[in-house]
Amino acid sequence: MSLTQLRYFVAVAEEGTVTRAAQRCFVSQPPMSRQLRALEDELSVKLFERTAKGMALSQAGERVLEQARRILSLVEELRG
Amino acid sequence: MSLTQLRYFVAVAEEGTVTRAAQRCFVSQPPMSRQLRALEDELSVKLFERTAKGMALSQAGERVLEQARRILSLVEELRG
DNA sequence: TAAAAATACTCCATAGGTATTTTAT
DNA sequence: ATAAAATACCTATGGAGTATTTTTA
Repeated sequence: MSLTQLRYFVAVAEEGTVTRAAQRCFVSQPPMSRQLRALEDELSVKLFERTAKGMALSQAGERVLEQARRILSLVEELRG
Repeated sequence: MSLTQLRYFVAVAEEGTVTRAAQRCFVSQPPMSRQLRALEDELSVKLFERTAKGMALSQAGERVLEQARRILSLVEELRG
C-alpha cells in the first residue's frame, strides 16, 4: 500500500470515473487503473463496481474511503 | 513522503541507531539513512541529533513520531 | 455503438545493495 | 581507534506513458 494509491482511490471515489480522477491527479488513466487494482488485491476487497458509466463505490469501498481520508489528512497535518 | 519512510523513522526512533533499525527492517544501513534525510528535507525538520552513539530524537522529532505512529496504525487497521 | 476500464508493451525514476569514506567519541 | 552515519556508485524494481483492446450499458 502507498499514499499514492490512497490518493488515487479517493479521487476515483469522488470523481466517479478513473478517467476524470486521472485528469485531476495529473496522471494518465492506465496507471491509475492499475494502482486501484493493486490496492484491491492487497486488501483483498472489491472497492468498486465497474459499470459502463464509471466506478461505483462498493459497501467495503465506503469503509476504506473513510480510513483513507483519515490517513491522508494526518499526512497533510504532518506537512504543516 | 512515503509509508516506508515513516516506518523507517519509527524504527530508528525506537532502536536508537540506524544500523539496528535497518536490521530490524531487513534493509541495509545506507538506504535507511538516505530515507531519513529525505524525510527531514521534505518536512524541513531535523528529526534527530547525530551522535557517535547513534540517533537521538529531537523535540520536533518527538512530535513527528506521534503522528507517524497514528498514521501507521490506521494503515494497519485498513489491512484488517 | 460509445463511453470507460483494462491490457500490452516500453521507459525511466528511484529505492535498495555493496564498497568506502567521514564523523564523533 | 572504533562504532556509527554518510557518500559514491551500480543495479533493478516498479510506477508512469502511449497505443490498443476489452468491457458494459
